[in-house]
Amino acid sequence: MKISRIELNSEQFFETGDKYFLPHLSLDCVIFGFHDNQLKILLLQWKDTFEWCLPGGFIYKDENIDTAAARTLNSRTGLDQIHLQQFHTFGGLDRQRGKEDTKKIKNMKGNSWLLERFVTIGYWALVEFSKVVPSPDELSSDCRWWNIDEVPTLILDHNNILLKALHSLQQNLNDYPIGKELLPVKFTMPDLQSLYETILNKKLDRRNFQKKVLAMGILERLNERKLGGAHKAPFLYKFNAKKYQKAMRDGLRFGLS
Amino acid sequence: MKISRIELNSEQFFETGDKYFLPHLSLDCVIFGFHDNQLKILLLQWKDTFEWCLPGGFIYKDENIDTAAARTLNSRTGLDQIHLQQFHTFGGLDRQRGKEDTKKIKNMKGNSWLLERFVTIGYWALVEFSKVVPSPDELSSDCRWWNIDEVPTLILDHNNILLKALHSLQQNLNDYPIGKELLPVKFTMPDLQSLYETILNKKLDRRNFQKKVLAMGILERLNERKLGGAHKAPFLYKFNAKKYQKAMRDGLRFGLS
DNA sequence: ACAAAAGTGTTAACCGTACACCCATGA
DNA sequence: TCATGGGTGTACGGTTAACACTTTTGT
Repeated sequence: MKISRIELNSEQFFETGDKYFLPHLSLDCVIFGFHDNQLKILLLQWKDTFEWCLPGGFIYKDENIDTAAARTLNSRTGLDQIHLQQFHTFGGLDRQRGKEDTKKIKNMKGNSWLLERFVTIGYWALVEFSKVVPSPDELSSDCRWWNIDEVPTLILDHNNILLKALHSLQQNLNDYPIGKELLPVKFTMPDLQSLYETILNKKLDRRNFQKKVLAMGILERLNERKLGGAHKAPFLYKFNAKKYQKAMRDGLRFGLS
Repeated sequence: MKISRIELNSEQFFETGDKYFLPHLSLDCVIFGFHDNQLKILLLQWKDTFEWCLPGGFIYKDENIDTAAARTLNSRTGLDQIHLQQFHTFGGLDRQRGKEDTKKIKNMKGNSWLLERFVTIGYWALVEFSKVVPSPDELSSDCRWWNIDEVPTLILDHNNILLKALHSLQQNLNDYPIGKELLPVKFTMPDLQSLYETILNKKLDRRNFQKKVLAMGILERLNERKLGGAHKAPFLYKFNAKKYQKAMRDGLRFGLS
């Protein structure tokens, strides 16, 4: 779902963005990926201040907020058709950039709409690490993955937003399956377990995990093993798309946490 | 926590409200009460169109969104210090009143900021029915309780907001205790069970319910029985405030649903 | 051969559910 | 005295959690 919209350069954006976007309202995406047995999130770095922040966006005046979130996610990752989950809206009075930022940020004047107080809608998304092409936006110099436990201090309340997103993801794990979005098509049982362990931040019993996850009936074991690693070659699995979607709709109790 | 704010009459509000409030952004409260073994919510009726809607409010430019929700709740119910739970933010393109409403609504001109598209933040609250003094706002002719299953067609997407709130409340029931907010200080076990049954919309086993709820360790049985009713007089209980708060913080698994 | 990882099955504890009997009260 | 609702305890079954042995593979 691509929607063609006006492209503004940074100066136009700072000065007249509020002609196109809802003022005082933004959205921020916590984009989770999984690689090397590590949970990672995508962060942006501001061009002039070098501060790190969550990839965020604004909402066109005639745009659904979920569509705006999808558009934002798409611009940062190149990905489409990703499940986005709205989890909380943040509206503290501290959600306002200091006027002194003007001095640091090129092209931004002291009366920019961006310096007003903002309420932001938080979304999280699960994406397949290897498919992402991190792309900075007009205002950013860098866009890259960070390990979840090495995230630096972020602007405003973005560290808090991240915490809430992680918590929401952990809650979600109790009621809905996870993995199809974060893992490659073919994966091993230890891969999946490692994913759960990383998100929940706790060790799980290998045998009980396998029993439970197989009982959900959303996995198919392939007649293939993952070769190349040391030690015994584990089977490869893939998700049964239909059953996975049904579980996403109807929920299931995974019983960990 | 009372905050004194400017009071506007309806004409001033329609014309210049956006001087004080964040434009395009509102909040709506689903206020749950419990009475006569029925789950109820508080609804408002518009003065001129006689449409029913959720009690909503706007956010002052220098006001925290949670504070704004508390203020709104307070103006409709007279209550203070109520637990409010933000559950979802609604931002569809249909969230805009038709211009034809101008003709129906006194003092509203076609260029009012209120006719713009709004994103609204949904909150629910649990209140003690008997303590509420329903109070219409400046724009409403009526404010009263409705049984949850007799709610009429509401404006915009308010019926949908209500549905989501109810669902969120039901989910909440699995992880957090409930009752202190909705029941009088002293209540009987059948009272509490009836509350749970009503919210979950299902019958529960009397004996198992009692076992489970006592096992949570947040109740204290009093040396009193509720007299006056027919049949055997049931014991009165009250919540242990400390343990209740701890459970509200840390969560617990109630295991119904 | 050895270490390290992966496949598989059994057992015990716990929790949820179903269910029955006795007691108090007003009609 | 009877109908109705309330107080309490037990027994069964399923789920979860703890746990051990064998197999495979690279070094």
